[in-house]
This record gives sequence, C-alpha cells and structure tokens, in this order.
Amino acid sequence: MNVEELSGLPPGAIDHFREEGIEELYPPQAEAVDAGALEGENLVAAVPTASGKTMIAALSMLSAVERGGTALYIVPLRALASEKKEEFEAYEEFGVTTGVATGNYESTSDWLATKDIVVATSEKVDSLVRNGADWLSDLTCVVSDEVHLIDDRERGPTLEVTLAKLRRLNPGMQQVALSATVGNADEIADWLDAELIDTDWRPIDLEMGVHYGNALNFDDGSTREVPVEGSEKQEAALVRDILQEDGSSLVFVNSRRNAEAAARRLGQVSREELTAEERAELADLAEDIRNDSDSETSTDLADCVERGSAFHHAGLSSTQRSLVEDAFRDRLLKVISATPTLAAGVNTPARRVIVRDWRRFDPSAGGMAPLDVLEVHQMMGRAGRPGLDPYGEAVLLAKSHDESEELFDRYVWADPEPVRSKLAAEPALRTHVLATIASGFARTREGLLEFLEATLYASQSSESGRLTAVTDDVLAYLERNDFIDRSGGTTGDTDDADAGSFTSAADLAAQRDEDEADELEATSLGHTVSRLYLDPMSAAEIVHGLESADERPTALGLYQLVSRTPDMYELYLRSGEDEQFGELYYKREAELLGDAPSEFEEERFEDWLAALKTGKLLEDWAQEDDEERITERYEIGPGDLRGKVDTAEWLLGAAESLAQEIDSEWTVAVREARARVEHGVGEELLELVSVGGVGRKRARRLYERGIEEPADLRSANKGVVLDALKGQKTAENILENAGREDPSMDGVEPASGDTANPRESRTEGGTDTRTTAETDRTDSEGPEDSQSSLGDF
DNA sequence: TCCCGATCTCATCAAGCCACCGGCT
DNA sequence: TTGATGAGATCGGGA
Repeated sequence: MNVEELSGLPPGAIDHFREEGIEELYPPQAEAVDAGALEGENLVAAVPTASGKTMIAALSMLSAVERGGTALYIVPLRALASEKKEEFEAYEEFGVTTGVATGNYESTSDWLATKDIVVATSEKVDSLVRNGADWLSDLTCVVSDEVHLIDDRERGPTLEVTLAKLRRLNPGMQQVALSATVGNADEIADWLDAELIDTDWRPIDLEMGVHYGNALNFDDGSTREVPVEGSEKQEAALVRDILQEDGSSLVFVNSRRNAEAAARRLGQVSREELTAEERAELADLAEDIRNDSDSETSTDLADCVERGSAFHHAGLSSTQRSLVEDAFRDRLLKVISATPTLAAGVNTPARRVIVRDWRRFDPSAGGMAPLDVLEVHQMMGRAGRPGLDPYGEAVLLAKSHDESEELFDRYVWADPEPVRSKLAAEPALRTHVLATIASGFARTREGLLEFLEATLYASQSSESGRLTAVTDDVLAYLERNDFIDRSGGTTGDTDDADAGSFTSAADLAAQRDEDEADELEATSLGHTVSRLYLDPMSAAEIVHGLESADERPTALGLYQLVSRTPDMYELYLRSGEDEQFGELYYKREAELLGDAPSEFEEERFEDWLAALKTGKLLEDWAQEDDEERITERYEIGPGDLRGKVDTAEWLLGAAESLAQEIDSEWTVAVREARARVEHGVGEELLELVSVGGVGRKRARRLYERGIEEPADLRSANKGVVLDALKGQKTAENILENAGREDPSMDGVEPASGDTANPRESRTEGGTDTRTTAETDRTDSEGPEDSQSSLGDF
C-alpha cells in the first residue's frame, strides 16, 4: 500500500511522510489500515520491535486529530516519552501539536489540553486521572505502547487499570495497543474489543543463532566460523568478527559489574579498528562523560569509551546514557555491554546482538533463574539497523553442546510466554482500589468489583473469587488506616483508634461478610494519598512516623522515614555494613521516627538499617558531600544517587502534604528537609539556592564570602561575587535573577576573598561582605570536612 | 635470583525506576 | 542456593 492511498489524514501529513522517505507501508501497517486504523477502529498490533509500530500509532492518532479529536500516547519510560515527543513534534509542520507529560516535564493540565497529541507515562496518566484532568474525557484515541508490560508485577497493574478507566471515561474512543510478539495477543485483543494484527514480519531479516566452540549456528541451518583465539572470551571473538565487517554489536549481560568488566575487555577488541578521526571524536565524548559527573563509574566509562566500547546500566546518569546511546547510533561506539535497561529503552539497534547471560540471580528461585523468552526476544530484537545492515544477527552463547541444544529449544524455537495480568495482588490493589474510590469510579463495594470486571485480569481469570477476596482484604486495610469510610453497612470498629497501626489486612478479612452492601468513600486523607500518588502503605508509615515525633524531627529522621516506605527502592546492606549501620543506629536512634523493630526480628531489623543507610546517604547529600564521595562511599553510580535524591524529593513533598493534612506541627521541618535534599545543601544555604542559577556549589562559595541571602546579592561587591562565581556571564545572570538593578560585570575584576578586602576593590557598598578566612577550600570538597565518613563511627 | 605474566583460590555480590508540584544545576 | 569477577597468592619460565 502506498502512502498516497491513505485518506483521512491532516493535509500535509502524506507529504511529510514522503519527505521522511516513506512511500510504501510495511505489511503490518497496511494490515492496520485495512483493519480501520484511519477510521477509529480498535487495534492490537503484536509485531516485532522496529517493524513500524509507531507508524500504526501515528496513522491512528493523526486521523483522530483530523476528525477533530485528541490523542494520548502512553509509554512505559520517560526516556521513551522524550523519544516519541521528538518524533511527533515534526508533525507541527502541518499543524498537529504535541505535548509531553511525565514526572519531570512541565505538566499543567491546561497546557496539555491545548495539544493534539499528548505523550505520557502510564503512571502520569493514572495520576492525571486521579487529579481529575478534564481533557482526559475528551480523548478520541489512546495508544498504549508496549502493552505486554501489563505482565509486569510492579507496574503492569497501573497500565491495566488506567486503560480501564480511560475506556470508562470515553466509551467510544479508539484504542490502539502496541505489543511485542507475545503468546496471547488474541486475549488482549478480546479484552479491548480490537482487531488483532499478529505477525512476525520484520523490515530486515533477523537471524538467530547459538555460538559454541568455534562456530556460530543459525536457525536456518547455516553456519559461520567464528574461532575463539587463545584465552579470549566468546563475546570478544564475536565482536571482532562482526567489527571486521564494520558492524556494531550489543552484548547483554546480567549484572552491572559484568557489563563494566565486559566493556573493559571488549575495548581491547574495538580499539584495534578505530581510525584516527574516530579516536579524536571518542576522546571528546569521553571528556563529556567525565564532565557530566565526578565518580568512579564516569571515569571507568570514559576510559572504555576512548577505545570505542561502552557499558550501559541504570547506574549511569541519564545524560551519560544518552551520550552513549547517541554515539552508538552514530556508529562511533562499536560495542555496548549492557544490562537489560537497554533492551527496554530507546531504540539502539546493532548489527549483532549477543545475549551472553541468559540466567539471572533470583533469590526467590534460590539461584540463577532463566530469563523469560519474551525478555530474551526483546534483546534479540535489537539486531539489525534498518537501512544500514543487510540483516541482523542475534546470538546466544553456549559452553557445551548440551547447552547449545537447550538454548535453541528454550529461546530460538520457543514462543514467548503469554501476558498475564498481575492485578490480583495486594500491593497493586491497595493503591488502585483507593484511587478508584477516591476519583469516583466506584462508590460501593459492588461498583468497585464491577469496575474491576472490566480489567484484563477478570477476562483472564477463571476463579473470580480471588479478586474479590483480595479486594476485601484491601478495603479492610484502607478502612483501618483511615483512608476510606464505609457507611451504610456494618462497619467494624469506627473509632479508628488504631488508625496509625498496621494491622494486617488479612486479620480483618473475617469481617468482610458482614458489610457487603456498604458505600465506600475516601476520607480527606485518602483523597490526598490518592492524589499524591503514594502507595497507601507508604502514606500510613509516614503519617504514623510524623505522629509519633515528640520533638522536631531531624533531617536524618525524616530521610530514614521516607526511605523505609515501599515507594523507595532499597539500598541493600553489604557484608559488614550491618555492623557499621548498627553502630550508627545506636548512636542516632533518638532521631528516628516511629517504632524500630526489635533486633531479634532479623529481617525487619535489616530493612530498618537498610533504610537508615539510604537516609544517611540523603543526609550526606544534604550536607554537601560531593557526588564522587557519596558514590564511592555507598558503591553506587551517579544515576543511582540522582534516582534516590529524586525519589526522596517526591516522597518528602508528599510527606509535607500529609503533614498538613493531619495538622502535624512538623510541616515546616518536612518542607525544609525536602528543600535540602532537592538542592543538596545545608540549612543555611536554602535562601541562596532559591535564586535562579545558583546550585549547591555556587551557593556555598557565595556563602563563604559572606553573601548569605538573595538580598546580599543585590548589594554585594561585584568583585567578590565574580570571584565566587568564576564566569562573568554566570555572575551577570545570577545577579539579574536575584533582582539586582545593574547586573553588568563589565570591567569588574574578581576580588579574591582571602587576599583582598572586598570593600576596597570597589565601592558598591555591599551590606554584608564579611569575607572569611575559610574561603580557600577547593570547590569539589564539601564544607564539612569534619563530617565523619562512614568508617569513622 | 629477579621479574613478569599466567594460573589458582577465594570472598563477594547480583536488573530496572514510575509517581506530587513547580521551576531549572 | 549459582557463577562471574577481581584481588591477592602462587607458580613458572626466561634472562
């Protein structure tokens, strides 16, 4: 089918596609058009990655816009949201506008309402529903990308429930679901009342194979000699082999450490094939990586990159990740060793994909557990760059003949697992039941169960009792913690004396039969929790913690509190650290909020200490320890640090709202603790840091020179300011942001704080320029050198 | 006898990351 | 309840 034949698109769209080089539709795309993509029909497209799924979505959305509607595109990751945004923004040339809504993008609902296409993460959409964004009920087309993630234990239920809610809000809207090839795409199509497009078709061939010994055996029976020389690893031989044909490779491994080690080794291989020009470009790239953050991870990465090799995992900062991804797409980097982050993220195709580790440590399985077929296929699907490679190759590594056979059976010939809803689990329902009640989708228990009937879970499950049972447990939990009221029916103990205690939901299950016909209503607290997007269990923990504080909580106390909620990812204790943090615990026990578990409840006590570790990390950050020091001390990457800080910021923001809600007297303490994490500064710098352009380092330098608040910036000696801020441009910007009338720095010389008297160098008449003798610290060092490191306790 | 690389032993540790609000290191 | 890694110990060959 030729693009010319398409009808119902905005004028200019077809020209745009042709300019992009699109003339013919791929078969799955043509099939989608035949199935009514342009006429608002529901579709499920289960096709391999890079087979033009986005085009199917684009055609549906554009035709919906042309009919006067608006479209929503739901993605699983922020990074994908930005990627799609870039892609859709090109439609502006024919008048179709695009906006993005994710946690870190601007998100005023009014602004989004003006856009034709909105790209958002599933959580963001869920949050928008909870906060009652009106425009959501005007949607005429919703696309969900990577729907197979409904299978995910943590995040799948969110997508599932959100889709159900959007359907309820807009009964007539078009639903388009894009999925990897999965075992039961037909079930998903049934659930969504959609036409199914299920195909293995790919724009370029994918050959799958297993390397064993000196040979690479493909699924079509062909063989290729790839000898392993000396003591080198299989992946090294495979990377060299394809590199000699000027092809790139992607190596998937099962841990960060393995990714880094492999990248280091593969750098030996890739460096041999670099041109002088490439070396120079790589050196620049390495420099960018070093500049992005001070940490061992960055240095290691930069060292690899200079040789044309890189590693990629969640410990990298997002900047570093995109630097690596872009350079790989530009063929500058020859090989990336990655954890599964890369398979799930933005598009980074390679000529050859090597899945080195097909097992991953899984404590619940008691050892190494094989990866899902779906996951391995997702990695293999990264092989082959359309337009660049004649075909893609996906290779598994075997160390024995038996393993080779096993890998063929298990992954090459095998079909992916079916997608199964994970909704009927207590943690998932806890949050979604509350949200469903709070946002008015259900007002009674029956209404709630009826709503849940519209989910994939209900359509898949044969035993309907389970969902009901878990729902009842969850309702009891929510009521006990004062998030919902049940009236009309028999309500258990209504005085809520134990609102803050965490009675297990199961304990209360016994009373479920008594109150079948009751009405459900979220309490004011419940509404707040729902809107804040907190797990109710996190909220209960925070509320309880705040209520149990007799004195103003310290920052560490609050940091540990939010760190022990289920919404914070755990930082595990390494060997020996239980003692280290045990000591810290005894030293600072008084600061911690709520009841510590007994030391004899080993597991819970470990969790408590792990939360203390995370809390301490946040405290270090808020005491201006620098990145390098923290990443080293806690053995984490810059990406982890920023992730923790980000999450803490969010949770403390939520905690502040909760504190207000329960009339806690510690609201200000929470706000301050939050601001300190946000900016990574001590209390005394909070004022300064509120000025645009002033971060933790600049604030500290200004403060050391006696400039302690924004007002001081307006009156301070310019020479001193320039000395603190180095760059003239920076200094001018900051003065302007601080509201200074004459921010110009023309002709101003830096007045070195410790040698010259700032008042002499210029007569601006700063009010408070008492420079101190302690200014001479290096920028990278925190001010608190006395701040003990962990080893010092 | 010294030095350097190869080999062995042993302890250690293990994927990912979305969400409030509002403004920007 | 697995297995790759890396640090440190040990070994061995060449000069």
